[in-house]
Amino acid sequence: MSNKSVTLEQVAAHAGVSPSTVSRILNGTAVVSDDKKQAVAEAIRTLGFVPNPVARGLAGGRTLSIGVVTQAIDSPFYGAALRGIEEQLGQAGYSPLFVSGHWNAAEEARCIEVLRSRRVDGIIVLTGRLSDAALRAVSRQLPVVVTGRSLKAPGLFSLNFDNQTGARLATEHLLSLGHRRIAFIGGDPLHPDALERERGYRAAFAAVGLPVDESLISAGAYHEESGREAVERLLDAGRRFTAIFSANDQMAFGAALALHRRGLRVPQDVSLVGFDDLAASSYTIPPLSSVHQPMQELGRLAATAMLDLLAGRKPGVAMPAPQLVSRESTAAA
Amino acid sequence: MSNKSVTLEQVAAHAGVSPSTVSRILNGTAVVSDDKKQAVAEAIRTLGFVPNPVARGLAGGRTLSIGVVTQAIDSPFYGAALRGIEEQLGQAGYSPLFVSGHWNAAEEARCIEVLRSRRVDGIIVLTGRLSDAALRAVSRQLPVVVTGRSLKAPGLFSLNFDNQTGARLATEHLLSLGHRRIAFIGGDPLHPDALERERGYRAAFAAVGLPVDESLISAGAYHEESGREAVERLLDAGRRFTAIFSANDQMAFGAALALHRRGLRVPQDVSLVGFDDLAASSYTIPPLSSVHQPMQELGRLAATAMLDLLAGRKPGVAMPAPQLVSRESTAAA
DNA sequence: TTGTACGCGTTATCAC
DNA sequence: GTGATAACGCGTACAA
Repeated sequence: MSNKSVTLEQVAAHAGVSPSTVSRILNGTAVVSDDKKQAVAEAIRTLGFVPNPVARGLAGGRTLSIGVVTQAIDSPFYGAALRGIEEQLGQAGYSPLFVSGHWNAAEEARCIEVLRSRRVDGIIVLTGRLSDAALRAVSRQLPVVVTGRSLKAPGLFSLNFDNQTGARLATEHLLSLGHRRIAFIGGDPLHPDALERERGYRAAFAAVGLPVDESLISAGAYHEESGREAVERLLDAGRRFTAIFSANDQMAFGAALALHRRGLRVPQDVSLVGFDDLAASSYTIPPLSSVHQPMQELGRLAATAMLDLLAGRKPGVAMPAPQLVSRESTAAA
Repeated sequence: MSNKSVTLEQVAAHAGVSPSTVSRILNGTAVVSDDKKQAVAEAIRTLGFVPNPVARGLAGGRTLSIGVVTQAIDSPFYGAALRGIEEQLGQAGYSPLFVSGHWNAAEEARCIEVLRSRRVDGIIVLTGRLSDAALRAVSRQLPVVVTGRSLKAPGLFSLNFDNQTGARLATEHLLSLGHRRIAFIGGDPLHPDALERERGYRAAFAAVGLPVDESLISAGAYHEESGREAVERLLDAGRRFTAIFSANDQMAFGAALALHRRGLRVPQDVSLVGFDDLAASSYTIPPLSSVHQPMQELGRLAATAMLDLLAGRKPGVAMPAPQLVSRESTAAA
């Protein structure tokens, strides 16, 4: 643990070459003779040289850091994605810089300003409320990878999950168990994916030629409390249903609690399916059936795409298809 | 959204002063005449100048960023603390740089190297496995705030939660409900707090003159699966108990699932108390009684302490006392 | 293939 | 009070 850090210049002196040569070797900017390469490599080793990213940022305009706009740093949903990003970027020597937009377009815009002022090399946006236009504008100056949308633009790559198919899978699962009166707890309508999930729910009914009972659709806001309220509203209105498909797991947790409070058992009285397959969902009582959304993988893919963008390559990653994980919260009608 | 960023030099030109004066005004480094102050302020406004943290870092040795060593970026436990840190630092113009040590001393050491190479102004360590000596060494070069320990050193501030009292509260709660055969699921013994929580459990028994039944103590590792296994081990060994105190909520979730699988109801057959009071604990079935650990507050306090340290002030923050949150997982024996 | 010289945007150290 | 000037550590034209 040396106190004063070794500089590239010292390495150059030690190796008997010029600083630029060291720089070139470090960045692979040009072909360098093998013997000098050796000498520099050794100098780096013996001196314990570590490049200074700050200086690098000033000089080369690259900071080896990637801004990541998430919605809340403690979100159980995005958390896994952050982990995937961190993992993948770390391997390439990049550091993520996490900022939280709190589902607020203005705040997200501020976040992006902060990231730009910190000279990040690129920005990964996890869903968010920013307009597509705003995102495109950013992508004109920095590589951008965005999840939860399908956008096309130069310097911008988007990675979207097939929410509709996922929701359809969940609903079909319930249908195939013999359920017909299936309530739907919707997500925050400001999220495009919430709408897609509702479409999937409807599509499943349409596919078997059954009508959707609109009175069984209850709006939520993607958090636990809203799931609880949605179920209470349904119950208070005297709606009858044998199953619930919740647009995300967090609302499903709230829904389960509401059912429990009213003396309804899962899955004996009501089957329950969520969406996202959070880590916690394996340990609820009963363990929750859910549409698996591979968030950590998503994070890795987003990071990989960013690395591709940075290297001038065309990202070739794609999202895995939705999959239903059947646990113990669903049973035959 | 200007493309090319305005520099301090341009501001100086616009205001008709020297760059140094602008810098002085920005940093309050020296007294500047009011008229120049006005002129510079206006130039900054009209030009939309934003200081470049990267250049600042190179020149002044300050990057306005604070390294935060957490254990996993998606940990439901540390997540809230990260949020508190982000909040508090943001208000002061600092950005947190999160890195994950994954409960591994070597990895944490690497994290700290990364943070130092990125020239963070200070480091906040959330618990972790680093030795006290290593932490002290770091604090000789950078301000350090560490949680989950009680260390004293110049340039180092520690913020510890009273785990023993918390655990004692939980156990006393069970005792006061008439429970006598109270199983204890321990935490990862590599965490000092795990030991403290066990001591609290024992202290509660000692206080009422009751012996602890060692066969009711089952080791866990702080994650859900280990809680499940711990309970299964107890049950398989034929141990009888009417309550469980789990050293954290995550293990309590696992424990609840194990009980459920064996047909044991919470709280009718077995009362259950956790520790940490995770956000999710309000929505388990039944909602979990737990010792509230104010993680977000902890994060805010740690950040505040860091800002104090940075400003040369002696941090004056202190942790709130433990509090038991009684929900529906506990009932009279 | 390699070295020289300069610039990146800001702060610190001097003089004035 | 204020303004030159020199760093900070590295990347990169440009020259050789």
